[in-house]
Amino acid sequence: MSKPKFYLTTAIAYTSRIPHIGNTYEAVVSDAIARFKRMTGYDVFFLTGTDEHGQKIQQQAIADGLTPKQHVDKIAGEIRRIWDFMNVSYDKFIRTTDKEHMETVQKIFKKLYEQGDIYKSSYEGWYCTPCESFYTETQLAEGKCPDCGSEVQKASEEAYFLKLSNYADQLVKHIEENPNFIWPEARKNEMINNFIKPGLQDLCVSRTSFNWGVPVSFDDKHVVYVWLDALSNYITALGYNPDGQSGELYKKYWPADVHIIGKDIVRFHTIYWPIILMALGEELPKQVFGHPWLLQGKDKMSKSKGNVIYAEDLVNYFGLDAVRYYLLKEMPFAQDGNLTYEHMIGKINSDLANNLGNLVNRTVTMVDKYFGGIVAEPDVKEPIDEELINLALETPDRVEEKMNEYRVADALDEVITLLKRSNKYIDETQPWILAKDDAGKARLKTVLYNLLESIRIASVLLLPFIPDTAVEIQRQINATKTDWNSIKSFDGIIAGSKVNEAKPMFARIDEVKKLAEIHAALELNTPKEEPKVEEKKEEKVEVKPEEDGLITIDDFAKVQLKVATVLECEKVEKSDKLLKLQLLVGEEKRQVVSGIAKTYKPEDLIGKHVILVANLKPVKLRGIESNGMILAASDDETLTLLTPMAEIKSGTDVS
RNA sequence: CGCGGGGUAGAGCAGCCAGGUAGCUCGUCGGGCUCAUAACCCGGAGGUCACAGGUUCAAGUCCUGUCCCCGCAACCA
Repeated sequence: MSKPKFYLTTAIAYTSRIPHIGNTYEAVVSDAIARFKRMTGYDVFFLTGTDEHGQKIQQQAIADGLTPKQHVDKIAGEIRRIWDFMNVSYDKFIRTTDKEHMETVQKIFKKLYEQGDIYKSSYEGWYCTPCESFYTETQLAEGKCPDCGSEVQKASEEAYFLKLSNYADQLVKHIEENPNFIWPEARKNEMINNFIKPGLQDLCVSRTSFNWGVPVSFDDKHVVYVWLDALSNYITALGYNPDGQSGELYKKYWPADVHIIGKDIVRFHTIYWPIILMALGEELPKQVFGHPWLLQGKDKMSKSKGNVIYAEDLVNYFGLDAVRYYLLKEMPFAQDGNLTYEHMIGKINSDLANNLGNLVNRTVTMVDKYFGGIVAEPDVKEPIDEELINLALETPDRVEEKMNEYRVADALDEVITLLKRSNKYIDETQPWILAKDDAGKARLKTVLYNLLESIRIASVLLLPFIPDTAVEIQRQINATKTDWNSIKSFDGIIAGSKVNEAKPMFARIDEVKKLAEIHAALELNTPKEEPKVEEKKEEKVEVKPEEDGLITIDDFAKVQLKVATVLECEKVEKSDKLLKLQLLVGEEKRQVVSGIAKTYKPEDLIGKHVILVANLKPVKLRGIESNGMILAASDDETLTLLTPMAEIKSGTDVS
C-alpha cells in the first residue's frame, strides 16, 4: 500500500551569521510537523538548508580574510550541526552552492529568458565609484553613498528582470480560489492589498555589481540575484529539470505541501515564487505558512541589549527536550512569542516536571511498589474510568486536528490536558488506599493499567515534539506498542510485562539558582557575536573576548575615552530616538548621533560635559554620520548620560 | 490621512466572523491528600472586556468615532 506523500520545507538560512534561537525555532517547528506527518502515515520529505550567495557574504568573507566559499562552508556546517543537535530530522540539507542547484538555476534562468519572461533592461540608480556599488534613491544617505559617504552619480546598470505582470491575474485568481494557500489567512489580504493591487513591479533577477552567485550562463557579467536563486532550492533539491527530465523525487514529491517560513518573507513566497513556477509551467505549492517571530521578552534580540539567545546555550541550561518543548508550546500561532528565562523555567517546572514527569514517576513507582513492577490485567472497573479512557482515546484526533492547521502549541496543549486528567484520576481513585486490602487490590490493577495506558498514549503523541523524552517514557513503562494505530484503542500495554525503574526525567528548577547561573554565564560571554535576524542587515566586527571573559588593561586601552563638551544639539528629523550633537573634544569638533532623544531635550544638553568613545569606527545613523558614541547607562525605565563630577577641560582622557 | 497587528484578572492568552452565564494556563491565597520530583487534587480571591457614543429585549462580540501600544516602511548604543 502506498502512503500519501508530504513535502515540507523551511526557509533556507542565510549564511552570514550563526543562527540564534529565533532562527532555530523554524527548524524545530518544521521538524515537529515532519515527525507528526511521518507518524500518521505520510511518506514525508523534509527539506532545509542554507542560502549562501550574495554581496553581503562576499564582503564579509573578505573582511574575515576568507574566500566566500570558505566562509559559507564554515557557517553552513555550523548551521547543519545546530539543526542536528536540535534533533531536526530533515531528509535533505540543500546548499545553494551545491553544483546541482547552481546548474538547475542556470537552466531555469535560461528557459525563462528564452520564453520571454525574463528580459534584459537596465535600472536607474545612483553609482558610487569607490565602492563600485549601486544604490536606490532611498538607500542614499543625505544624497551620498551610505557606505563611504562619497558623491554618487546617476547611472544605469544593466540587469535582467522577471516580468511579473504577465501572471498577476492568474496569481490573484489562485490566491482567491485557494483560501488556504496563504496561511494564516490574515496574511492573504496583506499580500493582495499591499502588493498585488497597487500593481507588481517587475523583479530584478540579476546583478553585475558582485560575482558571488550563480552566473547567468549566457551572459557572464551577471549573476542570478537572490530570490530566483534561493527560492528555486525547493525544486532543485528534488532534481527538478526545466528541460522536462526531472528526477524521481521531483515527480513524487512536488508540489510542496507546505513551505514554512518567517512572516517577513511571506511576500516572496506568495508572489514571486508562484509566478516563477507559473512561468515554468509547474504546479504551485499547496500552502505557505508564515510563522511569527520569537522575541526576547518584549524586545527583538540585539547585541546592544545583550539579549541574544542561542539554542545551544539554552540546551546547556535546560536540556534539549525542555528547549524544544518551550519553543513549540509557547509560540502562539499568529502572534510573536516571547522568550524569557523566568517564563521558561516556569513552563518547564509546571508542564514537564510537575505534570508529565511526576505523573510518570508516581505511576511507575506505584506499579513497582504494589505489584513488584508487574503490570496486572485490569480487573474491577468503575464508571469513573470511562472519563479518562474516553479522553485518552479522543486526544489523538484532537492533536491531529490542531496539527493539520499547524497549531502546534494547541496540539501540545491537548496532550497536557490528558496528563492533567491522569493526575486527577489518581486523586479520584486513591491507589494508596486501594493497596491496603485484597478487594482494593483488584480495583488497583485496573487503576494502574489505565494510568499506564494513558501515559503510553501521551508518550506516542509526544514523539514528534520531544522525541527523546517520549522514548524514555516508553522505556520506563515498558511500552512496546508505540505507533499511531496503537493509540486508537486502549489496550496497548501488555499485562504481565514489567516496568523499568522510575527515573525523574525533568528535575524541578530552582528559579533563583538557575537565573544566577545563567547571569554568571552571560557575564562571561557578553560580547558574543551578533547573529542577524533573518534579514540580511548590517554587519559589525567584534573584538573577541578572552576565554574567561576578562580583558587586560591593554585591551581596555584600545578604547579611547575623552571628555567632550556639547556645543550644539538638535533632533534628527523623523526620528524618535536620535539626537545629532556637535561636540568639542580638545581642539577638535565632532559630530555624534546618539539615541537619547526620549530622555534629553536638545537644549538641556548644550554646554554639558559628556564622555565620548573617541576611536569608534564612524557609522551612519539615519544617513547622518556619527563619529563616536557618548556613554550612557540605561535600564528599562531610565536612561542617563555619564558626566564628570567636577568641571574639567574638554578633551581630557578618561582612563 | 503610509501599511499591518493589538488593548479581556498580577503575567501570558482564548472568546469577536455566525450577539445570549467572561474562560484557559501560570502565579497568588486557603484547604485536602501522602503514591510521587514540597510534586498532585479541590476551592477562593482577583476583570468598568482601552474610552465614548450608537443598534438591540440583550454588546467583550455588530456600527461610528477617539485614545494608547507594537511591528514594518525608516533610525538599536
